[in-house]
Amino acid sequence: IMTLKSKFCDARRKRRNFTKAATEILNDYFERHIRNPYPSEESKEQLARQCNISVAQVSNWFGNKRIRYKKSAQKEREDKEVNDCSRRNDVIAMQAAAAQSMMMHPF
Amino acid sequence: QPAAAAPMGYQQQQPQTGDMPKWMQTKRTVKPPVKKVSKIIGDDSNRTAFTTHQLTELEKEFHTNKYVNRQRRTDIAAQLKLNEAQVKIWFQNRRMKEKKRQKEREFKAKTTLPSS
DNA sequence: CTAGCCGATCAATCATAGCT
DNA sequence: GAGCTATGATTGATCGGCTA
Repeated sequence: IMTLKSKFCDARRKRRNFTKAATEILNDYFERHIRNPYPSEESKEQLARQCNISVAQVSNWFGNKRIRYKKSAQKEREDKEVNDCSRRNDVIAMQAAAAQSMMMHPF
Repeated sequence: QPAAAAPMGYQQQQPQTGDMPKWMQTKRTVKPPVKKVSKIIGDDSNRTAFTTHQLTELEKEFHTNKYVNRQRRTDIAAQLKLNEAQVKIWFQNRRMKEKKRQKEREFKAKTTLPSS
């Protein structure tokens, strides 16, 4: 599966997680601009210096962040939907049980 | 075909929460919404995975010419069994890739050296 | 007006880091 | 050390703007 790729193409993929401080700076910027988390080229350079990483890495970080944040939010919504559905079904089941009970024991 | 609106690949609407920022909206669908159960027969997955051979040849061509003219593009597409659009896009992305590397070096030099 | 290019981004995926 | 999730990087393709 990974036969023809990592062989030579991506020896550079020796990733190193960013420092806690850098991640905090990036997350802070993201949170403070949650309405429009698209830093300008200039902001990217500033963030890059503050985090001691490259501009490209800042771009990658925001790209990943936006997508994953969005995906996470969507998942949360659909999970909530499922829960609501379950809750409704529970209510329906309870009502059914109650009805059954009434059928069996009218009083 | 919805000839007019929706730029193809765009989610029609997102009937969700009203206060959701625009960027949270799904921008692209790798597979146009319509038709959902067509996997069983034709794997029309959008993102084509180029073979090592195709990439090698494209890289070779790129080394020769950063830009491809109409004729060469048609030729390459035929040889590698790709669409002309794919060849065009590949060269486009490839150029951006190179530019990005170059730009990275400049920025690094500008930030690393002025430490005096 | 139209096709190709640029710059930014998307979305899916790869490969590794790091925790259990 | 396997198994799993988190995360940085890569990349084919799309979007919007601009221009030859």
